[in-house]
Amino acid sequence: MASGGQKKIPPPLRLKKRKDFLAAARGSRSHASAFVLQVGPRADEAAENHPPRFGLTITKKTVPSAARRNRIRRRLREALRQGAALSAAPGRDYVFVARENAIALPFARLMSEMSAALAAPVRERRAKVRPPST
RNA sequence: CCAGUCGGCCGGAUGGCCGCCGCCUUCGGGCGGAGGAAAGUCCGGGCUCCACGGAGAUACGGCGCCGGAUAACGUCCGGCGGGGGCGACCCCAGGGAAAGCGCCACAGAAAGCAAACCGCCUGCGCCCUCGGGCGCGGGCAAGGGUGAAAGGGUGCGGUAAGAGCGCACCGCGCGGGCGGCAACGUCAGCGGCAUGGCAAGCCCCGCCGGGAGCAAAACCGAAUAGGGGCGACACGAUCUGCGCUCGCGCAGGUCAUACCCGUCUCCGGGUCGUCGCCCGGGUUGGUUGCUAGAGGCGGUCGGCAACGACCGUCCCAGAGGAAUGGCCAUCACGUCCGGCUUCGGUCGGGCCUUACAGAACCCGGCUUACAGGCCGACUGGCGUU
Repeated sequence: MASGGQKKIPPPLRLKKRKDFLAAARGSRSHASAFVLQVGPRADEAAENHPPRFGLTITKKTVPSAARRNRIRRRLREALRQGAALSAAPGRDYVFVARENAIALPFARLMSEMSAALAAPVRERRAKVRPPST
C-alpha cells in the first residue's frame, strides 16, 4: 500500500493482550546485550500468512525510573520501524524484553542486534512444549 | 574585591530527514503536543457514586500564640513571645501543669514533701599537750558535693551561725492604669516568694471532621451459560362434562414415567423436551466523563503584605499495554588533553555530555530530588575616590 512509491514500512502490528505475551513467553528465546527476544507462533490458527506482530516488555523491576522506561520503549520501537522488523518471519509473535543496556547502547548497534536476533533461525523444534507426533 | 543572608528565574537553542498522538481540512496539507517538580501521595478542595430525617451529646481522629488572606488547608502574609547570630537574618509540637492521675533514669542524704551526707553555730558533760577532741541535746542551710532540675538570683546589711530576717536591683505573683482588634507590651503600686519539670504518658479546653475514589460514574452494547415472556412442534393412561365431521378436540381432575437428593424399602422434596423471536441482565469491547479552569499573560486601583476588585488579551497535551521519538548538522554551556600567550585569552582535538526526572480527572499547598547558570535586594569586612 505504499502510495508514495517510497520504501514505506507498514506499521508493525502491536501485541496488547496479556495472553499474547504469555503465549510468546512459552516459545523459544534468544539473548542479546540489550534485550531478550521471545518468539512464539500466533495464538489464532488462521494467521500463517499474516505479518509478524511485536510486543515490548520493560519491567519496573529492571528499570525503576519511568523516564528511562519510556526512553527504552521508544528506542526499541524506532529501531523496529527503521527496518529491524523486516527480518522477522510472518505468522509469528515477537516479544522484546528489555534489559538495562538498551538505554545506553548506540542506536546503530541496537538495530543490528535486533535484526540479527529476528533473522536467526527459530529453534522452535527444541521448544519445551513438544508437539505430538506428526 | 572577599565572606555571607534572603528572594526570584532558566534549566539547552536553531534547522534538516524519517516517524507517533490529537484537532481541523478545500484531502494538497495546516496547527498543537510533558514538568518545576509531571514525583512522593502527606494535607485541603472541586467532581462522581454510596450512606444518611433535624439538632445535640459521647466516642474516635486531626489541628492548637494572635490577627488577616483563601473555596479550603496542617498553606501563605503581617505581628507577638522565646532562642541563636557582630549583622543581614534564621529557628520554635508556641493552648492549659493552683481539675485530676502518672512519671522524673543515673548520680545523690534527699526528686515533690519537704528534708540534711559532709558542713556552720551553740548549750551541757567529760578529756586535754589549752590549739582542741569526744558524747548527748539544740539552732541553721551560707559553703562543699550529686544532678537536666535541690523550694527565687546577685549585692549590702544583719546574726552565735544563718535565713526575704531587712533593703536595693533583677525575676515571679496579684489586682490596677495606659497602648494595642488581639497575642502582648508598658507604667507605678502591693506581696517576701506561694506555683519544680514533663501535656511528644494519660488528660482538660477550643475548633474541624460521613465513606470511597476517574480502575469514581453514566451510556451503547457481541458470543456463551443461566433467567423471564410469547409462539410453533412434541407430550402416557384413565375419569367426568361439553362439542361433533364418530374419531378426535377442548376444559377440569386423578394416577403414572424419567432424572436428581436424603444409605436402602416405605415415604418425602426438587427438576421436567426442541426450535424461533422478544425482554431483562451488562462481561470483552466502544462512547462519554476528558479538559475553558478558584486558568495564563499584561495593566489600573485598594492593601505593609498574603491577596482582592476591575479592564484588556490568549486558548495552552489529552494518551489509553498508554503519543510527545530516532538520526544528523551548527551554535551556546561545562569539563579534560595539547600548542601559543603580553596571563586578559586564543587555536586544535576529545566527552559516544546534558541534572532531577515522563502528564493519566482537575485545581491550591507541603515535602523530597536536581548538572550547570542568571538576576535582584541586603549585611559584615578590606581597598579606592
